[in-house]
Amino acid sequence: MEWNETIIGELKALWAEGLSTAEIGRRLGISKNAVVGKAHRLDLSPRPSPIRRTDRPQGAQAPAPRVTGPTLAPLPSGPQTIAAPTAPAATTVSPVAIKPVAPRRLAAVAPAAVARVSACCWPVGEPGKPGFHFCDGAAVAGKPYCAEHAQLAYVKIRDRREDAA
DNA sequence: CCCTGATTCGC
DNA sequence: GCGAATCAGG
Repeated sequence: MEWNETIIGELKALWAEGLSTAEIGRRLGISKNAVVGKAHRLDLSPRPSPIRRTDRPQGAQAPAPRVTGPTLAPLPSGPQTIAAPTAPAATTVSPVAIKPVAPRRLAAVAPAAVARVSACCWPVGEPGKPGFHFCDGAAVAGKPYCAEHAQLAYVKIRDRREDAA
């Protein structure tokens, strides 16, 4: 697996969009283990794990009893709360992130652009092709897009169906 | 059984 | 560094 900057950017983008590891793996054509492993290595967001490792049958070393500090960091309303890969409630809004051509951020642009959560990450152009860039406008609070692109990204289901069909 | 993410460990 | 195998919970 070639983890060049582009694909790492894709991984980060999809990861940030709240997709499951398996889903990311499917989209990138790799296994979910690869996704998880790389994400872990990249120190990506420790997403809410469905499990809680109680015991270590393998190593069997009891790790230092972590002093359960109130390290609970409730993520602010980020993209991951709205970009569910599965079908959202019909009456609410739905990000087009579930569409085949999902707006996504690619780290190929610049680290700064990715780091700045407040910048609109609406893709302009074809990823990988010259001239491709992100809107980079001021993003709406809690959303990865600027007001203009947020309108495109978050459309009502009933409005979208004609468009999508 | 399907899904999920985390960790381990041979490579 | 990589990721399959494995663990573990829903």
